Amino acid sequence: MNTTFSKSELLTLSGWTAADVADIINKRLTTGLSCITSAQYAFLYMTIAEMDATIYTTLEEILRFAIPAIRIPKWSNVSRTVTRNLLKKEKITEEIISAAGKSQTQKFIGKACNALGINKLSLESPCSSSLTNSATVEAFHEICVYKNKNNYCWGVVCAWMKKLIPEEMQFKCTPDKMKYLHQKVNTLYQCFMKNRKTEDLQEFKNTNFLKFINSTTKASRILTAEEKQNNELAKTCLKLVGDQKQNFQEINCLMEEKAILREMIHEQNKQINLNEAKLTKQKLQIHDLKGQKQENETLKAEIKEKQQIENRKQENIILNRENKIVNDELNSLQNKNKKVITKDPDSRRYTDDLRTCIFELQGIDVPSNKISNVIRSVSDNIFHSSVDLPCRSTVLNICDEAHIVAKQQISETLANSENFDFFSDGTGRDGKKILDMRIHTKKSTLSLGYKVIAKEDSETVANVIKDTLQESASYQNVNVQKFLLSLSAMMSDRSSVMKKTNQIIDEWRSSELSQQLNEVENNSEPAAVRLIRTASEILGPRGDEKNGVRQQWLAFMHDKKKSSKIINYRGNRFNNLFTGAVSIVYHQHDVIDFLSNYFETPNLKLQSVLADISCEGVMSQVAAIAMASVLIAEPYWNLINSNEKYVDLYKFVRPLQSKLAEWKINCDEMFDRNMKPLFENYPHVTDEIVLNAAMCFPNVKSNLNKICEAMLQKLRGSLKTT
DNA sequence: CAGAGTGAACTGGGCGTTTG
DNA sequence: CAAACGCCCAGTTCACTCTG
Repeated sequence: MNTTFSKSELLTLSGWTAADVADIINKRLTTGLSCITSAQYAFLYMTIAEMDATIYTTLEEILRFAIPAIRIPKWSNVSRTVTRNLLKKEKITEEIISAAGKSQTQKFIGKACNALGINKLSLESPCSSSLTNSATVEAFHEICVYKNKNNYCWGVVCAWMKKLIPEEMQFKCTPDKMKYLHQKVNTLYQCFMKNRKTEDLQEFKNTNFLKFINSTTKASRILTAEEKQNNELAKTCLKLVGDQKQNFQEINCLMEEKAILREMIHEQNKQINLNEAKLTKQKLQIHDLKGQKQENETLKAEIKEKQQIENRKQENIILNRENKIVNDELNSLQNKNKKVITKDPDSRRYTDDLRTCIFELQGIDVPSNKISNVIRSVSDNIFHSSVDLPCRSTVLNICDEAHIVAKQQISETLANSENFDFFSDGTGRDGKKILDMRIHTKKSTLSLGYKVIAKEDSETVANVIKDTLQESASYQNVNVQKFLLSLSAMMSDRSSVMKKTNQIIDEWRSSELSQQLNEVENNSEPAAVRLIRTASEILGPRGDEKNGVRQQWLAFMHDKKKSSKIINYRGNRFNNLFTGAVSIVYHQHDVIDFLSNYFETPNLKLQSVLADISCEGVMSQVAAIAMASVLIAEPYWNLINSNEKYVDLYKFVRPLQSKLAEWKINCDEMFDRNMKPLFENYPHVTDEIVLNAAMCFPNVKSNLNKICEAMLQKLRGSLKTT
């Protein structure tokens, strides 16, 4: 710290011993301190700074314990004060010397209070009238301490003061003024409490504030008996003079009334004369008017007619208005009845539409506490309809659901994407470190949300990424290895950390995947599946560009005047296997001919396909799959793509289940050309080529039994999960 | 009993005001 | 312009009640 005071100097200035400080820090004080000087404050701060402890919280805690009567400000404010005091050399010198009482003595308020006859008064009834004439510094200080002890706000103190101080003092009593006075008085009072010196108070008395305090505390002088008598006499004299004055006033009033009455009589006489003159004039006018009356009557008739028309017009306008009002009321009533349903009447659960609305509002940063208000305002003013809306906490619950839905969406996206990139970005807010994660697939970019992390080192970041991927995998009930296989790139702006992070993730990835590779070795791809895949790759559309022979195959087929049924096997979709099997059965002889006669040096993949397709055992498996495709998979596919409702699916699934159970033991029925369709309205097409192939290869039936059993197992699994 | 609603207690940041 | 502080707001948590 940049200060001219060493720790030992501060200790001297503070007036504490090392033992005192130890007692304070270790909370061994038996009685609380009443105040603390800047020197003590600075010394305490420096001592704690040397300790292995959080400075602000510890300092705050110690101060709270040591000085229970004083309210300790927030640690951030403490830090500001300390920084200011310790960094500004001149100021601390002045303050500490002043606090230590070396050269300046004018601020000792306690002495001032005593000299002015200020006494400490009970504050148990702060609004009692006995305080009216003694708003002293000390009392004010006590009020403030009382305020802080009881957690009153300055508004309350302000109200007390308004009652305490006589109105004529014209004291501007605002909470802010109170605060300011309290700070000033508190500082001075604490200095006095610390030093207890009795020097000259003249300078302090000359301050404006003291003058004000002085004026509030003038004691009333005790009067002598003679003075009292004189006062009483003076009072009776004043009373007599007052009475007389009143009599005079009454007489004056009467005289004024008399004058006014005379004036009035005079005025009235004048008026009578004027009225007579007017009467004669009016008689003449009446004569003239009688002549006019005739004319007027004819005019009146005309006017009356016009008026009637006008009246009707007015009536019309009024009726129109009333009509409009009634219409409006009708509309509003209709709208009132047009209540938007937001709750499921059976379960009282808010509807999914409302939930979606809340999700979206939260997504565009509407505060959760305001969402219901926003919806209500829109529905009232735009759609004029009433709506039942959830309260704050329910909205929060629904927002939680949104988070779960979001996580589910992400894990689904990850599970369904062939590859994805992982982005992370570190940022900080409110002193916390936050890791923001996103995934980027071919189709979209999704946020995985924020995670608060303690430190941004490679290990933590790697762990967070691991946890996030594992959590996502758990939502889909799949192994995280599946995600790791699709993870194609990781990016971040924290390149220094990411290098190591990437290394950790790579290690993890390879260890996880090696396990999976081992599993693959033990559980390698069946020959039939391999044949269907590789044949489709070399002969089918969008297959293997390097080793494939698609163009030659098409030319070969063109020569034979046939069309190729080999499918596009990409995407690993399961139905590829079935349709692929049918196409292999169709083209078995063509493929053997093509591969064995048209290539001088066939590559390994072509050799592999040729070997597989020439093998009876492999082909018997393929034929079994083709049978399953024609009789089960294709009709089921047609069913799925139809307009059948999801809830009606059970009607088809049940018979499928019983048939599979039957066929897993005996599948003779599948070879019957007149077999009843598996799904009503979705008949299979009896395929002679497939059927013949299935009948000529050995072991097709036992293979079909196995396929049916596997299908049944899958079906049972799906029924359990749904 | 689950879902919805209510309100108190608490945290922590933003903002405005006063003071030196 | 910094320090200090109060007020307000958003958000969180928890205990409890209501209702179908």
